[in-house]
Amino acid sequence: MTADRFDPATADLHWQHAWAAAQTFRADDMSAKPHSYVLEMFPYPSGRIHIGHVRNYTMGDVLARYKRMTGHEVLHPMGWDAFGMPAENAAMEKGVHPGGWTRDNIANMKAQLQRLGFALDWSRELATCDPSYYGHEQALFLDLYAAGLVYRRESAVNWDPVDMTVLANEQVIDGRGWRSGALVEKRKLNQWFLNITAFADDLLTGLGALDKWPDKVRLMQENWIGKSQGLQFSFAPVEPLGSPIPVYSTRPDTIFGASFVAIAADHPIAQDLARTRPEVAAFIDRCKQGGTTAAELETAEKLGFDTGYTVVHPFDADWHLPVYIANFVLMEYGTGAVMGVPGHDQRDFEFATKYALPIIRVVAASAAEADAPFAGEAEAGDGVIVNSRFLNGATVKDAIATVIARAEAEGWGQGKTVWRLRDWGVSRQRYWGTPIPFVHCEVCGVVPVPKKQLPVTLPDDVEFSSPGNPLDRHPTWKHVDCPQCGHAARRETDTLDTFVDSSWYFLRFASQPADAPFDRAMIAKWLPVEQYIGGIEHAILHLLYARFWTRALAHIGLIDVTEPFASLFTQGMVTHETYERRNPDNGQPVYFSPAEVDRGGDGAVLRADGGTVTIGRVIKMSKSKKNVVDPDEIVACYGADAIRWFMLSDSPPERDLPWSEAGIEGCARFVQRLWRLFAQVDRDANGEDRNLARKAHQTVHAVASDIEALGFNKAVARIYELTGAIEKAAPSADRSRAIMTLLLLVAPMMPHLAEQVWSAAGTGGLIADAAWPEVDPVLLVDDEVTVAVQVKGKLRDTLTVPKGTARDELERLALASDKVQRALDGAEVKKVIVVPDRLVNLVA
RNA sequence: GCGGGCGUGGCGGAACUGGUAGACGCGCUGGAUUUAGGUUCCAGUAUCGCAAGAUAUGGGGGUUCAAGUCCCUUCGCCCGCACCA
Repeated sequence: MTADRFDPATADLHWQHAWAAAQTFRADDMSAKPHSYVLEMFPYPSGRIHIGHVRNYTMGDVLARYKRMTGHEVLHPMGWDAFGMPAENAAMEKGVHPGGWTRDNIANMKAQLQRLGFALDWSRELATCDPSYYGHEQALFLDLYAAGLVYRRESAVNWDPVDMTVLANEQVIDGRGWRSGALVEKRKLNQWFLNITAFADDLLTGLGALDKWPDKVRLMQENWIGKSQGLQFSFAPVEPLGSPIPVYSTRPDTIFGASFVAIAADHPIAQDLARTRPEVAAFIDRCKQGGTTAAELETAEKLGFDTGYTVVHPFDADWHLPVYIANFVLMEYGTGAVMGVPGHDQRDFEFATKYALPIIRVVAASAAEADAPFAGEAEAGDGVIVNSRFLNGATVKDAIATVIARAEAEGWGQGKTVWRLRDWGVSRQRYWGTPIPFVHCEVCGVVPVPKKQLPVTLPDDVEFSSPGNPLDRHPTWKHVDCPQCGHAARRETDTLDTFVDSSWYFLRFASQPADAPFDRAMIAKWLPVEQYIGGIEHAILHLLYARFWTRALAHIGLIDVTEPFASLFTQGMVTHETYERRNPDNGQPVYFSPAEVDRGGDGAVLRADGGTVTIGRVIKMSKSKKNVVDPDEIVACYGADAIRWFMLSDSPPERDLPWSEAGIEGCARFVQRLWRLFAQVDRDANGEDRNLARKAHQTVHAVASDIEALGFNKAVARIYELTGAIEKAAPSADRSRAIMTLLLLVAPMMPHLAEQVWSAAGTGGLIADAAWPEVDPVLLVDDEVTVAVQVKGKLRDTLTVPKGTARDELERLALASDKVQRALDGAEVKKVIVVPDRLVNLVA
């Protein structure tokens, strides 16, 4: 170790090759050590790793390496979520094949990940676009079909006119496609569905056991599943309305407050009316206009159309209620019709106000306030039932039960649970996805492809010159014989939603038999994933689907685990300040990239012309704002260990991390500072340094618990502290030991530097295989403590005393302090609070 | 509207069950080394004050010997969901 500078350019590559040659990070299924499965969400192979990946994978890497050091057999795999639209877009724009484009991207990104020194088991690498992966997915799909969890029906679907494909409800955001941003249209198509609603209750109750998931994510899933309980019942028709109107209400206790019935514009009764009455058709059209974004809905006016029909109140044959078509009633939820209770539902209140319908109070703060007026809005809260005949005086909760019981006894309604969750439509009219393994036969109908004929592979010879599904246009691919009767038939040309691919990849990582999707015994060994790390943007889509698949596969008896991810961590984004100038002509901002700007301590200057640029907000890195940095350039300039260290420093991992040039330079300096310190190990040094030894052991203990809690920023701070303490300490045997301890502490974070020092020290082997330092419990405890001395709660002095000093001794020492006497100023001490080893508070 | 989160120095952030607020990093200031820049090292850096000291965790109030931490209230920002009956 003679060089005065650590040279990442040579060391990084050297050690990356050494790990690969030694297969250091290959997980051994048969190991007797406790198993630990650390997983980060696998990337889409877009072509380049971005800094967000670096942050995500560095966190997982530190945990994986730490787990190895603490005696675990670690599975830390990586793969590629390789199907999807961008590959087809590239094919259309550049004339390249989606497969070739994807595989080139994978090769690039794999090399980038390797340059960062991640401790990954590359022997288990998989890409979802390989037949060796998606063939097994087809088999699992057939298994779910056999179990009745896959079905096909015609349904109104969300059609993305830009991507020319169907989207799941989860993929429609504010009425627009999640990827294309195009306004989504409704179309009727024959679609494949996964019966996720069969697991709605399981998925909901299962959340309760996921105590190592963020509350936020559990809550989002809970809301998405959307369980509600209430009464479904029918309003009997009054002539000439021929049919009863079923409605669903979560507040049957307010049934005597009903003053109208509202049906959706798509409701069969409304549609019926529209056929004979043009003004109804016109009103329905009007309802369909208007946006679906949050802001538009918030301000949208309640619109109603009085059908002239009436229905009978279930508790009073003489009480008739008008039937309106209303724009705020959704056909997709409940029965597409509601009982309007203006007093206790804000939408009904606005509607009733507009159309001068009665607003009846049926819930009040107390029985005495039965006729209290409304303050311009509905009262949805709790209270006591009033103006409701036999329900008067009951609580809301009891009244709900009473009404449901009577409806069931009298046979006009029943208690019902309604879910917001819909079945998962998985058909996509795209080429670059997993072919759905079915054949359409005119004689036999829909026939599954026999398992021995799997995989159904994609044809290579496809063309993308026109929009739509290339599989459907292919001259030969779809023409097959029916597997059942042998007659000419047509292959299914839809492919699976790519979220299916990512719903079971974590199982395939655990074992990769050629003839089966996975090995049940290996799943039992590795799953559930001990720590899953990824972005919050997958809180619903991916994480709900993966939970569903795992449950469904357990349900049909293929695996024994029901929840795939024991602990989930959602990391924050990497952000960067923006650099901008106003265009003098149009006032629009012009952005400059960090590479074009010299950033001083308090300003920024454009290199090109030396003029100043405005430093804008610190926001998520995005190409349009030009505030992006390329991880590859950072690695080339500062080395992998510096960027890894940056990713772990300062910001708590769940929060956003602001990138800065000064910050990465500081990290690179710290790498060198450690290098110099590590050169100071002196094996011949003598003498004790009890305080330093204590500090080292305390740091080992603290860093371990910080890493286990994913509090990397705190672990980093501890390591800085120990570094400073060692630097200041005089040479001693303890100091040399402390340096070696520090080396082991930084090994998971700066693995290249650590290996370089480890090999130079002649310790033998790789530090990646070394054990985490042992902690001596005796040294964790200080033998001296600093005790605060307060007068009336204000700090006046501190005392350094042996740990465990008696209360009266502390009191005596406190009173002996000059500063305390000055603060007391002769006043009599009335009360003394002593917290041993912490403080003395004198109350005058 | 519903649900959740967050407000601490110039910046990112520490602070265990209420017990010395500002650890650690960045930045900045001064000094040493260097021809200079960079590097490295030393000292300093919440605010006001010469000092003693006082004031400080978005604002206001409360509980307590003691509050960033608990309670009430208010303001601001961020995220998710949504005419879900």
